[in-house]
Amino acid sequence: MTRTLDPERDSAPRDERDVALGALSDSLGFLLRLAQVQVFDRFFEDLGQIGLRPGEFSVLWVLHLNPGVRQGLLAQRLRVKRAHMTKMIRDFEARGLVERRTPEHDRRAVELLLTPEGTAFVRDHAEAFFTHDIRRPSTLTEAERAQLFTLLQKYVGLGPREGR
Amino acid sequence: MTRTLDPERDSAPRDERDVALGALSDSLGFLLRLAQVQVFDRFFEDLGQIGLRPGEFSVLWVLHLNPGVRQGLLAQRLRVKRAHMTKMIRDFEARGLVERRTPEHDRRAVELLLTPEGTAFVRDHAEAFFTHDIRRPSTLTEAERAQLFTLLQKYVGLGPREGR
DNA sequence: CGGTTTTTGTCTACTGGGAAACAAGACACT
DNA sequence: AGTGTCTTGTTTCCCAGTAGACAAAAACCG
Repeated sequence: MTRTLDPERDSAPRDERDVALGALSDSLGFLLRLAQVQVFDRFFEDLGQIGLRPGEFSVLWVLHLNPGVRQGLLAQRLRVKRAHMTKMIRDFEARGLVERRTPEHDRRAVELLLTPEGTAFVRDHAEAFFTHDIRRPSTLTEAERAQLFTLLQKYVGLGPREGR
Repeated sequence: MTRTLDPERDSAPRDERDVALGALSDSLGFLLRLAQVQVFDRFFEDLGQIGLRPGEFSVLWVLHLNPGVRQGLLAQRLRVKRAHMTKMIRDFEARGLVERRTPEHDRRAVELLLTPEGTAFVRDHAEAFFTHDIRRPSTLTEAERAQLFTLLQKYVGLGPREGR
């Protein structure tokens, strides 16, 4: 596992694929970033016309599955900061997609519910959201794709039936 | 491959892992985001004390491997916008790590070189940068880790010897 | 009860990064 | 030569997301 500092080249590269990456090709963070940029680009190619952002739809989706969830809990699960969740939720509220409710037993908290409009929005776009990347021709075979999913889920601790 | 709209639950979740994600667990974009957040957190836990950001070091590293590369080409390869690359490079220049040079044959372009300080910086931090996540105890076995790398590389088009 | 600590959401200020417009140079084509 | 078109880096403006301080409410604890 010797990781050499490759010696510098002499001629400056002229084409993108001539730019050597060296050990960066084996950096998990770098690979994840490239993959995410690619997914992002494809997402907007396919679904850009709808006013639909991946993060926003994810929130609505989880809200649909967990009516009455507290705002902070949602942020925690989706790995966004509470401050940012506040912005998103207030925006949703202004657009009439989400209702905020303060429970009596804890008047600090805010419980969230989809409005009928929010529910309709999720219903109308869920199919496109969840299948757009599957319908895409990929460099991966179906088996490889499934394998990638399994590995990522395990890496982030979303195993088949394990909470944490 | 029926993807059902799971019916709503009745009781609001009280704990993070009670928040159902449904089909989101099978969304590539979502998984990549979770993974990247995790890598990011670990990175700063390990290397935060050094003034070292993943993106910035990547630039210096690639510069080390490709002296004289044009600025735009670098941006293209690392999938960042040219505008952003401009900011980073000017910052590096101000910190004395990178030298900008305008070639005579094309006076629009900017060719980049590491200064001796920049070279030293890369030399001093490369080891830590490239091995920090490997030394981390992971939920993945070594074989799974290797498999994940291979799949990600193939997905983003960084195959063993294929340019594009 | 009263005082301290913790939780929950919000606010303000800041940063990383993108979009779009721009200037200067190179190129192409008469 | 001239005149458009393309490329390269830069500038300006904007937005998503974060950090940190904050207020209100709850929980804890004497």
